[in-house]
Amino acid sequence: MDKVEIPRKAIYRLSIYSRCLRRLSEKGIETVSSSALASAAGVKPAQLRKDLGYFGQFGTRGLGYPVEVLLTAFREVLGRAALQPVILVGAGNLGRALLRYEGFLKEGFEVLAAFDKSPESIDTTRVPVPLHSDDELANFIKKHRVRMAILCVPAEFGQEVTNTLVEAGVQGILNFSPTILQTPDHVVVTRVDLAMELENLSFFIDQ
Amino acid sequence: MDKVEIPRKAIYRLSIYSRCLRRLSEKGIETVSSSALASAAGVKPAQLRKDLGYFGQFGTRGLGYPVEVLLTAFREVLGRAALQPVILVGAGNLGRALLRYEGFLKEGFEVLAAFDKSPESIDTTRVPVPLHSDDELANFIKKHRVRMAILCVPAEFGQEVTNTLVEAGVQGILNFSPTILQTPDHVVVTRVDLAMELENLSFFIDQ
DNA sequence: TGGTGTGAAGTGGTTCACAGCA
DNA sequence: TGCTGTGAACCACTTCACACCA
Repeated sequence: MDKVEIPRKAIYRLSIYSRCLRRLSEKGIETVSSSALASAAGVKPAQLRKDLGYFGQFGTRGLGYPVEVLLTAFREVLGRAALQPVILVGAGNLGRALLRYEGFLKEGFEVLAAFDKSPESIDTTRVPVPLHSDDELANFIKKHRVRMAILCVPAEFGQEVTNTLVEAGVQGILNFSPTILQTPDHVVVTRVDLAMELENLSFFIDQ
Repeated sequence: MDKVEIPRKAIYRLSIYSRCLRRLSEKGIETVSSSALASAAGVKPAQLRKDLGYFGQFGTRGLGYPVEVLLTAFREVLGRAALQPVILVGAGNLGRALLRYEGFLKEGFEVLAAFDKSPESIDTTRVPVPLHSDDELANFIKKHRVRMAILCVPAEFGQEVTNTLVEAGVQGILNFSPTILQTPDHVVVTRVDLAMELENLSFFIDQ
């Protein structure tokens, strides 16, 4: 019955809704209409309703959605997130920054460890996780059953490190290296290319 | 004649192609086929050809595309990027990291200055740009005709700061604050939400 | 022959519009 | 009455398939 494939983008938006709901919940708001939540999330009301429809029926006609019920349902869907151990590879400027970034923690993620080609030459002040050598990567992943990795190595090492990660069992990679990774189908890669985002933005600027 | 609207995604991919081409160029490769370039960029050959088609005819049938010609053409389209002055607002962990990140420079961007609510309390070691108070934001933007900004303030200040930016003339915002910004239509916002990317990835992990 | 350029067909996702229920 | 739930219409982008040309 349930075999309507859920669009990736809908799943992606779930995280946005989730965050908006948390804010509503903090304010003590108990019910929210599709139009209110949609505008907070920056989408159209119909889109929101359709997205929710993929996961069940949560609303009351004429009233709206109960905030807590939605939150619980979303946690069910995205909930495994918090449980996933994550590692970070490449402790350069960007890598170290991400390690220090409280944003991950705030959303319930814990970075277990970081890896670098030459860990001894790295300034680890205020880096709150152990830093190992790349050599230990495969063993660590297998031992701790790591399935997700944040990749911040220079572009030229991206593919090589990725092969190691995938080989050892990683299934999801958040790739900050400015390169396109070749991976098997069962591995999901999300690319975040900061310079490219800027370059792209500039296209839309007048004059 | 030329009034076929170019899809946003096509423009976005231009940056990817551009980077792949630069790498080919460095290797001294002079011509490339659509299938070779496409696979390097992680897209289908037909997609690449269609994308190029939006901007002109660059290829030779039976041969492929001249690398340098494509590069020049792309620079024409995306070229203004390098000339755009950029500022960064919010010098927390993430903000400072981005300031130190060489990736922007490498792609030709120069961050003019950074701003923070309380600049005096911030560790500016190895931050290579002047750090000002938020109070000076509007004046600075107007004076230097800044059109692009990188936003790294905490979520709760995102909208407030954005209003200031837009009011002062900013037209493109790269938003790292985990919040949805309301902006007029002429302002383009690209959101990069690191925790959300992780959360989303975890959805696709087995077991 | 080999690879581009492109109309036409296909696909996935968004938006509409309205039936249905508190 | 007000707002959800959802099939149907729509739209944007992707992929196909083949004419065309060095």
